[in-house]
Amino acid sequence: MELIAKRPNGTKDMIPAEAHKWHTVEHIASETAECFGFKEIRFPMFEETGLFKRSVGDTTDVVQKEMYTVTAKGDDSFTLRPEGTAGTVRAVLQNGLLNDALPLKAYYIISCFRHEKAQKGRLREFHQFGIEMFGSKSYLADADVIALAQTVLERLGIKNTELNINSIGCPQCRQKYQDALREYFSAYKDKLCDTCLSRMEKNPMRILDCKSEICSDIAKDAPIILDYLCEECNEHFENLKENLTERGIKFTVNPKIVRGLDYYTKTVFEFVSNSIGAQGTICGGGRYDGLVEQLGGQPTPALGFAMGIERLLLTMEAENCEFFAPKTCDVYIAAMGKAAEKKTVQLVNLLRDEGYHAEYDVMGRGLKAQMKYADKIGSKFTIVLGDNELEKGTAKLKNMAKGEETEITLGDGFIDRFSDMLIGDMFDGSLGDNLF
RNA sequence: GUGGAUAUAGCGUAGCUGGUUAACGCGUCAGUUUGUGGCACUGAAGACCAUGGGUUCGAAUCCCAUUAUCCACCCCA
Repeated sequence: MELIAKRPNGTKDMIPAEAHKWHTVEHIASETAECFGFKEIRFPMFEETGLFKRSVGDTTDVVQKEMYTVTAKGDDSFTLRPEGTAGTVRAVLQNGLLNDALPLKAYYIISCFRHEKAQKGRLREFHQFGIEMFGSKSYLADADVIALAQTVLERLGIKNTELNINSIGCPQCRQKYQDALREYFSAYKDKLCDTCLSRMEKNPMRILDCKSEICSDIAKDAPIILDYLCEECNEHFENLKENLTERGIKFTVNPKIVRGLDYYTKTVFEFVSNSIGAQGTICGGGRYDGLVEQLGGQPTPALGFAMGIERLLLTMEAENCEFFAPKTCDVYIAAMGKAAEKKTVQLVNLLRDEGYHAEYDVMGRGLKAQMKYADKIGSKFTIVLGDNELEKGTAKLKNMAKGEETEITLGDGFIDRFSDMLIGDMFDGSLGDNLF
């Protein structure tokens, strides 16, 4: 087939047959967030470019080479959001939300945009479920946020994951640590890869994350951030680990995880799936105690995480997790003849007004074909309407699963009689679980 | 951005040592007598064999380029 336009590189279409999968993730994620006291926030898909530069960080890959930046007619430069935290913080500040009772807890389901080379689990337009919490500096907040992420994954049925945590300290301890790293790595200047060499000055911590064999070999014996934490950061991390253990949340301390966004402080963590290949990070997050102040607010500790919805779906499919059953038709009205047509529309309207999922033939098909279609769409009941029935003022109501047919009187009180019959059938145990 | 692989009807595949109307399964549609689905049988529609060039008497089959997808690097959700 020759199309005049193709889907842009790195984007996906969500087709109706798969809608229930997205609904499963979105519903479970938002319901779980609500359980933990989070409320939904929505904010623009694009922001002033400077917002991302200042929050995500000028030196990060995301800002340097992955942003979709557009200039409108005026002078302002706007950027399609590459992540959700910056926009959330901006919206929180602009609406003065931190003046209300703290902690402030918000969640979102959004699309994000990054100009990367597409591959499995890495898209140019992707979707995130994320949460942010403002106001608490306690390790309890960290633990609660991690527990929320864990609960969402559990409720989705995802099993094959590992939780990695680390602390990258506050700006003070990080400064000391980075100096130590530079000193250590400078001894290997001639062996490190080019990217790592350029990382030396700007962000030596990223060298720890390098996948090249040589670099990671050298990094094995590099100083560890945890040895450089100040008293406060160390205590925070110790308390967090203890609390997670008390909650029964299994984790691995991985001194090498360094989130690639500049705003993180102290706790960072990620859930990695072993089921979907190289792009296995299905949830990443941490604390960003300095960001609110950096964007012009009062100093306010904060933290959050984001999950990649496409990656969650990949994982669920790989692990054969259960999705919500797709909604199916409650009753299909199969009609024959012009006279029945009017009555059919009347009945369908009645049924739909009552909230039933009711359908009828708009294809001009014969009775047999209509029945076939009714079966195809999984209709629980069919109503057959023809001249015979119209004369008598009745219709045939057929339970598709059982194949049984009964007569139902049309006219006043039809809906009540119809509902009664459904309930009767439900007690017979013949109906599925998503009747209403 | 860098490597490697792949690209045939809506989907999944066969055909690929070049040669008549490109095959199969699923799906779609229609029939298998009177007004009733699931099973079975029969038939039909649907592909300029990713796109653009080239080699050749002749290419889905060989060559080149482009694009997309997949895998890895990188990065991250």
